[in-house]
Amino acid sequence: MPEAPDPGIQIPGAPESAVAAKIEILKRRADFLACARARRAHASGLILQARRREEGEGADEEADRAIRVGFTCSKKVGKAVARNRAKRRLREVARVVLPRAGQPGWDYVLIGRSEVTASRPFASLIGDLEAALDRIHNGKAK
RNA sequence: GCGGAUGGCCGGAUGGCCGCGCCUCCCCCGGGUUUUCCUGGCGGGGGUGAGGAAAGUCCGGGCUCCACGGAGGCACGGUGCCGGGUAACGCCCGGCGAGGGACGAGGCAGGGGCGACUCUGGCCCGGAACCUUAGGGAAAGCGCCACAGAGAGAAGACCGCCGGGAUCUCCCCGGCAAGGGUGAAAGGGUGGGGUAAGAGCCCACCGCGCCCCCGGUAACGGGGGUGGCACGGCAAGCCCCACCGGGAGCAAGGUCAGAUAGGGAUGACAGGGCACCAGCCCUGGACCACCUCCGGUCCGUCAUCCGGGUAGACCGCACGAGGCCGCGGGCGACCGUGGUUCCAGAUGAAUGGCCAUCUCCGGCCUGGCCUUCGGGCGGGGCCGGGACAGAACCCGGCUUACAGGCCAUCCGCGCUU
Repeated sequence: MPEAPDPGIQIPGAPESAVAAKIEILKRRADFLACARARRAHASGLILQARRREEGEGADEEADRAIRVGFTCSKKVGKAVARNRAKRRLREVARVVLPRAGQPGWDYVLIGRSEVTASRPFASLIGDLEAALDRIHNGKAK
């Protein structure tokens, strides 16, 4: 039975959206600051900040449609090893969830939380991100 | 085999699906372009990808820019037995000295025995493997030596011991540094002679100072002579001596791109006097750590060119005191030589997510063998765990953190041939 994939974990690489939006990594400080001023949702394993970009902010139409994501783990998370580990898990979660649950034209920032992000079971972390996205887009996140 | 000490090494393994950074190759679509070529993007193949400490940023270098002028003085900081290694070091290696050491039947003391003798590790002395050591100078100087104690540094009579006196247990005068007591330390130690009692007062041995000889490159060690007990400890208190030391760091520094000048570079011209040209002379302030002497730079006006803040991109940026395997030299650190190899280059920062099997450790359950009944040995199942920790320009060290394991040498005990 090795060819049967675990149904609990979504295998990425085959996004369900008809036209896949490109996923880019945020690197500029200004983008992070803009995102921090926009919407925010808390979950047990992470904090999500999200912002819809202005029309024409990107270079062309394709760039406008892209989903962009950044990751933040401050010193509060721990020493270098702990921060790196938390950031990698956040990256993996974003890679699994965003292609099907993220919205084109939005910037997201995932923030690691002390202790929890590195140790929480991976499936729960996925649930956390999905719930947070749902609250940002459909609910009343502050 | 067990325990201990020291030194060195390793830092879970294999596989599956999906994913990441860098290098390289191929296909396709673009841009620059006459082409070679350069460059952007989708996809695919191959290669490669954290540590012994990558950590703390404590020393030493390479590299980069700045200051770069010379001489002397005064500071400031660091190092400190000797020899060697090294690019260098406060590091490493080998010695030396000092201290610690299981133990001992040399001396003392105490105990036992009629005695020959014997017991005790309390003091001195010697001392295995091994361990520790910021270890120059204390007869240049200043300072300090708490508490306790009579007295702590050119000594000192509290208890004592001895002599004499007396109103004779109790007091007074004098001598004594051997004994007790205090202390980290009491002005050499042990034994004998000596004495009223004592004392390097005298003698032997040990220690110490000085001189000579021998060994050693040296630190130092050994021997002989001699002196007379003087010269206590602290330099991690000041200090003295010898040696070393410019500052900042890859966000160094450089190239390119870019909307607005108060910045920089280059060139030309200062003011006054000698009547004029040429030439000569005179003039203030600031800086080059401080002081002295010599020396240098800048401060005004005009023209031309460049460009800061903003961490944008690229270079620096990975072939190096490099790794591995021999051979030769050396006790060793290490050196010489031959071959072989290319081994991370991120920059909101790449090596991850999930899973399986095995392995190691811990706990519980189960049943087997041996047993000196304390336990030991090898099975099976379940659960949990696998440390410390993430390159950021690069090397050499030090320090600190660390689950578990392996190897070598030495010491002690036990068993066996």
